[in-house]
Amino acid sequence: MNRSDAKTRLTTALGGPKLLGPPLFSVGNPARVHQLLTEDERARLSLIASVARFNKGDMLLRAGEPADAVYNVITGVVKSFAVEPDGSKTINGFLFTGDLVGLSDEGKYANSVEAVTAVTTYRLPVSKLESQLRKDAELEFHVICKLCEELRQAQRHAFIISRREAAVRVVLFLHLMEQMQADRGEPTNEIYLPMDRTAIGGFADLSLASVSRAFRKLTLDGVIAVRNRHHVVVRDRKAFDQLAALA
Amino acid sequence: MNRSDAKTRLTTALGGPKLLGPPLFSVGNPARVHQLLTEDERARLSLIASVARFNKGDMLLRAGEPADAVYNVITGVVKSFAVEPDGSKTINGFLFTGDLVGLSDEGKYANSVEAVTAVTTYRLPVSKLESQLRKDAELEFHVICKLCEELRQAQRHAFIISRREAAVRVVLFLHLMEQMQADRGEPTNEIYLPMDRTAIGGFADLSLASVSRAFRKLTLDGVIAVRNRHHVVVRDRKAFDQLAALA
DNA sequence: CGCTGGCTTGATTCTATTCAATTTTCGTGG
DNA sequence: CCACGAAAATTGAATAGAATCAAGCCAGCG
Repeated sequence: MNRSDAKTRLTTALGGPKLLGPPLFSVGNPARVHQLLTEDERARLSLIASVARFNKGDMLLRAGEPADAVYNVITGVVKSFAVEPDGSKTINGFLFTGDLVGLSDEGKYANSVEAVTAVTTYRLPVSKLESQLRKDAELEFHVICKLCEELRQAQRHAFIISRREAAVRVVLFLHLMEQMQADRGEPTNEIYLPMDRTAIGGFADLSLASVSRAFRKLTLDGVIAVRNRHHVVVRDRKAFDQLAALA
Repeated sequence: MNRSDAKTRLTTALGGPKLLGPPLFSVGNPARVHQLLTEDERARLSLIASVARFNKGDMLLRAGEPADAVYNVITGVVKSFAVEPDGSKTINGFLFTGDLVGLSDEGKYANSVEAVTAVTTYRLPVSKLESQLRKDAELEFHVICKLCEELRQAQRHAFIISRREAAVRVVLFLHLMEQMQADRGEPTNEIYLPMDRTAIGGFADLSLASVSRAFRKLTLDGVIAVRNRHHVVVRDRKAFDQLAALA
């Protein structure tokens, strides 16, 4: 349950840390996202990284605790959230393969992070990471690319929760999940939703009831089909895009 | 009106670009924000920077255009926004002295930026900045600090617009403005609001009418006093903090 | 087979939006 | 310095949509 239980060190090489994201300056590449790090950089980061595993529901880290490590997700999904004074959770985002977890604010974690599924990560101690970064401008540049990407994600999140209708927010959420899935190179005939409805509500800023109603409405309108709680298919792409105001 | 009209090159030294923000790793400093760049770094950046001035209402840059320069605000205030398909503007944030403007996404600006007041900036061509960054790990590290700060701001924004009551959103907005003012070292007996009510609504995701009603309610409740459209005083700090759920 | 947690559904309430009519403010030119 | 016109802000009435509360349902699991 706690960090030291969940973490196991592996000596096998998995290729090293990965950062997936769009490059900052290049334009018009075929694929939207790339591996931002070179083989060499990944190898160097491997030297300071250990592999940490977490079970579904485990906390990777808690907001306010000393930020002694950042995590690079290898497999699985985590959610980043803040616990409000009133006890409710605001979910900032879901993080997948190639994402970076554990940004700090004055030495303390800014958000709490919990495993949505079983998760494997690279654990990078900040002290070692910092010294690595300070002497490697190229590596840092790639980290900057990743941060810009996260910043855009945060703005996108703000955009989603600023829509008024629940169904629209859910469509935008589904669209985001679908796109991230495509970016990871996974098939997109079906949208995979590892998180539960409550977590979707936490992200889209909707009550559980509203999330449920939105799914029902979208299903009744023939926009989507829910195969089961974790798998959704877009049935009417035109209506879907229309709702998301993407077309 | 366009960029080349508004921009004027100055040979006088103003100290060079500044990045204000909290450091990433150090803890428990007296002041929350610092100048992140060393004198030396600022001097080096000055070599590739020109000074650009803009009048109130001028566009510094537009979303989707090729991102050929980033701007570092010296004086004045700008707002960063995205124009939605339906024509409405979502304001991502207001940027002040020491902030960085013009983050790009695959070589294009991610947001549009407009001057809220008269503004002076350092203009940093991305080509020169990129090569500068690639060979200066220390400088880059400081840029990373700034980006983390912006990321947290974006999350804070999402938090603000996720509140249900308009009055609470406005209080959170005022609190944010007050804190940024304090961070810049300005007096905080009064909160200065350079932007108009519509822009506040664009940021807090409220209609103009709701912003107006929220100000009226807060005034009637004795929480704040509005000296004029651009100056607000917190009259009842306890109630203010209570509304913001900060206490 | 029954339990538990996640989800669905309905009725009511609450709050922002919208639309529209005024009023205030501010910049400009006389 | 004042007057005017335009832009910004205020205010009201009606509407729409989500939250809340509460009850029931379903699936997975011992």
